Order: sequence, then C-alpha cells, then structure tokens
Amino acid sequence: MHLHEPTRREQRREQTFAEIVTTSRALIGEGEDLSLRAVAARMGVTAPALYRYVASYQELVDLVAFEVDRLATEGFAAAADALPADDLAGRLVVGVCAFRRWALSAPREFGMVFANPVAESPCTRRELLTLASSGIFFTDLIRLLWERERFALPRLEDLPDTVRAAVLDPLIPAKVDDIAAEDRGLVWIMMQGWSRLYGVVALEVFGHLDPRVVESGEMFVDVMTSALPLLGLDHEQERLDALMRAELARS
Amino acid sequence: MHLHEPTRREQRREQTFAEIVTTSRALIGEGEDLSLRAVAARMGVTAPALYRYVASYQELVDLVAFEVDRLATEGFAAAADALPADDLAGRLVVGVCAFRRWALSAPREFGMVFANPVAESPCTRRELLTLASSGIFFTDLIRLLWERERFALPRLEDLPDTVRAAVLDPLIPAKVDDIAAEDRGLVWIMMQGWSRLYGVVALEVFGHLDPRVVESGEMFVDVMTSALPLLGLDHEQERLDALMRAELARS
DNA sequence: CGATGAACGTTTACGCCGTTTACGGTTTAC
DNA sequence: GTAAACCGTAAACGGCGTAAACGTTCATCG
Repeated sequence: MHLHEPTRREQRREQTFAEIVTTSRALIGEGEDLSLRAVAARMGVTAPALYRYVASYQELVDLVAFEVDRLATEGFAAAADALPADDLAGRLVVGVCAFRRWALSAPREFGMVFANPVAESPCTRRELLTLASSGIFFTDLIRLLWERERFALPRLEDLPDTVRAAVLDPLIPAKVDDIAAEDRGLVWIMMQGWSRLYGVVALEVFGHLDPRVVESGEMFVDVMTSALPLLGLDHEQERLDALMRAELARS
Repeated sequence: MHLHEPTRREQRREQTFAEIVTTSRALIGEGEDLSLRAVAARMGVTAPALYRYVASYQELVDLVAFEVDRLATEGFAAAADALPADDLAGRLVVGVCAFRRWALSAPREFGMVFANPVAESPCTRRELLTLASSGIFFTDLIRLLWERERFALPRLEDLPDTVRAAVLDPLIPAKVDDIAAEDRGLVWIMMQGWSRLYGVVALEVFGHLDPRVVESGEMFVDVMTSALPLLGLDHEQERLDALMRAELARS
C-alpha cells in the first residue's frame, strides 16, 4: 500500500458528501425540517442512496450540526474583526454578542448544535466536545488575552480534585497544549465562562424567561458583566459594557 | 345556562383524559418515546380516538411536560421537607440540588419541559411561563426568605427600563401579587437566580461540559455559590456549601 | 317513552418518515 | 478484459401524525 493522490472516484465521493451537508443546511435554513428523504429529493436522488455516505439519520444530524457550528463561528470571527487585532477583550465581547444574536435568530440551529441528545458513545462525545469550532474560537481568545494580560488564575492546588484532574487532561474545545501545566487554572476559567455564556443564551433561546427581558438582552448583559472579573477585566468594565450594549442594539 | 355538578359523561371524559397523561408519562418513564399510537395502544384504543381529547401531538407533549414538571416539583418539595420549615435557605439549597439530580437522571423529561420548541402562541407561552410548578416552588421559597431576612434588593430606579417594566407586570411563575411594587426588585433577583440555575443545569444535562466536571458537580457548586450573594446569604456560605456538597453526594 | 343529537371510538386511508434488501449499471484496478 | 468495488434504483416494511366517514352509545327533551 502506498499513498494515493485523490483518485477521480474519491473526489466525486467527497463532493457529493459535501453536497449532502450543504443541501441539509439549506433545508433547515429555509425552515424545513431535516430528513433524509427531503435532502435526497432536493439532490435529485432517492433516499436510500444517502446510506452510501451516511450511516443513519442521527449521523447526518451530527454532521450538519458540526457544519452549522463551523459556519456560525466564521460569523463570530468576522464580527470580531471589526475591532483592532490587539483589542482582545473587545473582540471577546463582540464575539459573545454575535453568538447570542446567532442563537436567537436561528434557534433551530442552536438547538441542533447545543441541545442534541448527546447520548452517544464516549468517543463521539469526546470529538464533539473537543472539536466544536465555536468553542475553540472563544477559548483561544481567552488564551491570547491571558498570555498578554496575565490576569490572576486560580492555583491548581485550590481547585477541587475533580476539576484539577479535568484541567490537566482537558476535554474541551481549546488548544490547551500551549498552556503550561501550572497555568491550567485558565482552563477552569474557560469552563466557567462557557457555562455562563451557554447558560444564559440557552435560557433565552428556549424562551424560559420573560420575552421583554430576552429582547432587551439585560439578563445577558447581567450575566456576562458578572463574568468579566473572571478574566481580570473589571477595570475595563465601563468600556466593555458600552460595547456590549452597542452590539445588542444591532437588531 | 346554569352550573352543572359534573355529569357522568364529564367524569368519564376527565378520567380518560387523565389516563392519557399518566399513560404518556409511564411511556417516557420507561424510556420509550412518546407517540399518539403508543399511548393509544397501551390504553387499548386506536390512535385517532385520542383526537377526541387532544388536538395534536404537540398538545399532548405540552400537556405531559406540564405534568412531568408538576411531579418533579413534588419531589423537590419532599426533599426540602427533610429540613426544618424555618431553614428557608437550606430548603432552597436542597431544592436546587434535587432539581439538578432530577434533570441529570431524567434528561429526556428535562428536555421536554425546558428545551421545548416554544414556538407557540404568546398566549400559550404566557401560561407556560407563569404556571410552571417548579418555577413557583423556587420563587416562593425566595419570597419567603426575603420576607424574613429582608436582604438588600436592587432599587427599581436602578434597574434598566425594560427590566423595571418586566418586574412591575411580571411574566414568571411566582405569586407576585404579594410583593409590593417598591419591592419588585425581588422579581429581578428571582430571574437572575433562575438564569443561573437553569443555565448550568442545562449545560450539564446536554453534556457540553467535561463529563468529570458534570459528575463531580463542581461547576454547579461554583455557579450556585456565586449566586448566593443575590439572596444575601453570604454569611451562611460555609454551611450552605457543606449542605450542597452533601446533597450532591446523594448519587 | 321514544326520538334527537352530541360524544366517542373504529376503520380506512393518505402522506410522511428511517431503514433494509435485492438488484442493475458504472467505474476502477489488476 | 475481467473481476471487484462502488453507487444508484426500486420495492418493501414498519412506524408516525392526521383526516374523513361511519357506526354506536348515551344523556337529554318533547
């Protein structure tokens, strides 16, 4: 066995595979619900044909969820690019606001990515946990911020045992290899930040909060603001608060 | 038209209606998925017959969700009853821990109640928002706590406009009529607490967090502990922290 | 009392779904 | 050139929500 450059067949396979995903995304983007038959029909193909590419409906969902997350993250990054590259805190704020905007404008997509059954094998789970594009986007921003600002981290020996174990051999979407073992308190901070962000956005998306509060975004502001000290950003609170409210005003 | 005492027919109707709900709950409790046909079969009836009682599948889901929430709340209340009636803070801590235990042990039920489509009419929505048993349980505990302790509330004039409007004419599951207008800052505290609780539990249930951290409950402890000052419970932090960890140790 | 009409359940049917099986045609590889 | 791998089809199975038509039961009222 030697290495192949991609043969014609492999190219074609890759291509229809991609078409399956994009067609799926188009479907849900138009408010239809995702189904093998609908995707097949739109591709001018019969449903069982898709089984040459996908093992099951659930696998298709996972695939599309990953792609949806990837595309959404491109949007977050683009939004953050409106700020200078060295304004890491600002980019983070703009990024989380873009995340919230996306979630509220595409609740079905949000649900697909972040409220999936997740009753899958530990293996798949590990992949999903560690590969989420949006996760990497945010955690990396936090890492860069810390590398420059060196805000205070919790000391490893102050962390609960299970948390210490988790941050030393982490299972989160982040490039943790660049973080020295003694600085892994940063990973705990990433997890805390993610909890706050995910929590409040999920609450808003699923509508278990007064609609007026959702619309104004005040709960989001409240939770995010209260999380700023985690990143040693207390001193910038005013600027970031203003920035956040300006972002919320966009739609 | 005059008032009837319930006639025989109405009784029978009410009864089969209840049987539909309990049968549905039994189904999902056994890990099966909820479907009109399955419920009908288990009742020894054909599926279209159910349409005499429910207008659609979605309506059945909503109905069952409400019932599931009600039963779960009974469990929370029972757990809280392990503590003396005057230990309101302790009961609250035990209650939220029971909520988390329930959510993690019955993720499908949790999802049904708290991650529902919620794309329904404002009317239905209002009902769902204001009638959730679990919501009333927690908010009422907070109200009792405040009536005794009178911890500091945000002043109405310090709240953002939209929040002030929302707390003055609230849309949350709580007996707010007992709260004077000038004390409605308490409603905002209820919302903040609910956001924290819902957020971290949803995160854990849907598995978007390191499984080891979920299992140990440290993120839950972290979020809940950081929310204690909202209720003026800083001074009891140690006791409540110990209580919380003891509760988490239960399974 | 007997008739009337509402309430209720059945049968049948439609159109959707995921998935399996068996079968041809095409492309690749030896 | 031929054998094998690949890729699509058609047909079918069992499940789903839902609609329409049809009988049966039963409370009510003249």
